[in-house]
Amino acid sequence: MQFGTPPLSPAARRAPTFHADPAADARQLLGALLPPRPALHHAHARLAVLGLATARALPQLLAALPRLPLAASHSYPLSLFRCASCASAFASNHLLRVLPHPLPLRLFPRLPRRNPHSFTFLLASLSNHLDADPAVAVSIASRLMGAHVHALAVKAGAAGDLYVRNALIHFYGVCGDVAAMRKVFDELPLVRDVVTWNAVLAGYVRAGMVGVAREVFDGMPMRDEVSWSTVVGGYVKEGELEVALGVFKNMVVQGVKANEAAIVTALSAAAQLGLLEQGKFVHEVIKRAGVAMSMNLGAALVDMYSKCGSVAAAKEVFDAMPWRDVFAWNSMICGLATHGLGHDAVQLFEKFVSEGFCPTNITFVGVLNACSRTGLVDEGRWYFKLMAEKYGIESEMEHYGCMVDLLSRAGLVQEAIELIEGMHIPPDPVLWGTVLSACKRHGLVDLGITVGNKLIELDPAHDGYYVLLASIYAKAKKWDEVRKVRKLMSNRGTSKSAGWSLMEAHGIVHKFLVGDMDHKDSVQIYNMLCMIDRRLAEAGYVPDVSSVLHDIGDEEKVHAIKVHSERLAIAYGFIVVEAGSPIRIVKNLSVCGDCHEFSKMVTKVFGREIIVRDGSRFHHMKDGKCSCHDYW
DNA sequence: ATAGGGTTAG
Repeated sequence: MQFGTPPLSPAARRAPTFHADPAADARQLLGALLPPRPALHHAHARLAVLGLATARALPQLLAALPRLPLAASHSYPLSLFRCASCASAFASNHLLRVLPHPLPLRLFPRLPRRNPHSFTFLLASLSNHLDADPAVAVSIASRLMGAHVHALAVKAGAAGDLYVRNALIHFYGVCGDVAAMRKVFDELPLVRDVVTWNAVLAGYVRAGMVGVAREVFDGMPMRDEVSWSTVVGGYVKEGELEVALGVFKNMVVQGVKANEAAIVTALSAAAQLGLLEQGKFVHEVIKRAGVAMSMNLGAALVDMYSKCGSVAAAKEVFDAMPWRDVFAWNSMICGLATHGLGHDAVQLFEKFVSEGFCPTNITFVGVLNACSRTGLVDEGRWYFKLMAEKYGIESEMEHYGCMVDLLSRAGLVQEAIELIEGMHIPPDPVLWGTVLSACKRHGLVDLGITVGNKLIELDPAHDGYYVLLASIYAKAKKWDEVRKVRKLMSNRGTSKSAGWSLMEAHGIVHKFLVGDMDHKDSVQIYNMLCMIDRRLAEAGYVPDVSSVLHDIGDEEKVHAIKVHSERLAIAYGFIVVEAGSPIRIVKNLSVCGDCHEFSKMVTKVFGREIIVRDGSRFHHMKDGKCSCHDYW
């Protein structure tokens, strides 16, 4: 595997110090960028080719500035700003783009030399600024500024320039102002090229109007690979993952060379769906089309394989990457954690830190998840502290979620409650839900009743809380209360989101609902399920119906549980997945307790492997055991 | 000599 994008050398990773003399700066910067490795990053290569002829290199240097680690360079742009009065049009245009806001707008009217290019640089700067910072104040100010720049361009007679128009369309798209964007687009129908069309496409996608984007795409007089990848990205953004993959396949079939963006996006779609065959197809496209492997692609592949249940393939890709960025490390660490390989995840985190990388909030989601899933209580507490104290990362809801889970699971329910009550943001009810299920597990009846009633008040539509509370009452043999909770639940008319299970077979995705009879092979599936049930009963399996709360008899409960979507998928797996291969299932909800037992038993009795991805983790089941250690 | 569109981790 070839990876074509090496990172900066260690020398360049340290922020350079800058002098007032741009010539000296250029030499120093180029020195820092010169190759530890034969291949250089694109921008750096351009710099190196231009050599040390500073006068010529300066604009390129400026162009490369935003991509370089210039933490210590606050005064540098200002010193450039002061020299701008004598800058050439060429250099000052670059200045417009690289200076931090609000310098470009202050600089623009004072520049002695401007040309139509200047407007595009200025607009690009505004768009970047707006894109990078979603704050309302920034947004309003930038929009006003953009409209002002638009007016200036009209006055200067530059508004008909193709590049200026494209930059304007992009700008209004970033603002989310599709009406203004459309107006610029419609004004001069003859001054358009593929970039114009792509900018409009992207504007609609950004505004969440993927349907309109699709109409534009279908009617475009010209398309290139960016048009395709924008549409694929649009569908992924809207959660229409199957459609996104369909468009991607169409692109490949039509012979359009898939670019990195399209592939990364398609991999993300496959990852979110959890469909390994789809993901492998995208990987094949990479290999067949000879797309150069990059850090982005590597990271996306690692993520895809982890989320599609093949942590081994993820590791293989990760290990083959000669250079990795934070994305790649985070994907791998989080992947190990969701697969229950907590020790490996923590070990990898330590390696990551020892190689000089700086963890992000996502890294800690992975690490804390790893600790919680593996029961590493002390380590979890320690990393939680480390995150804030050493790295200055503020805890987000996900971090609290991991910690509450970690503590509750270990029986430290009181500590979990203290953590929730001390939070600096309003806690998500889900955190209390974690505490509630811990109360059930650890038999804390009184606390469970308090928390359960509070939760039902907070979120009356969530049926899981009623189920938990009722089972806590049941555990305490308070049958009157159990009945009351049931009644409350049916009166409130809680809506449980419908559970489904997906199964892939030879490129076709099969979706099952509870008691589903719609599948074309339904008869065979139910026959298979009967056979499995018989064999499991012989092996001593007894259904546990405690998770069924409907007011029905036990016999009916057993029946209800027997046709859970997951079991239908397993039965179908017996029919279509060749022996020796694991049966892979993707679920939207958590596995119910009895299905979990049932599935484990299947792996033991029939000697098959089952891999289930539920809402938040993987269950690797083999020989009657599960990687989650029966806690989820 | 300069310019414009698309990109992923919880």
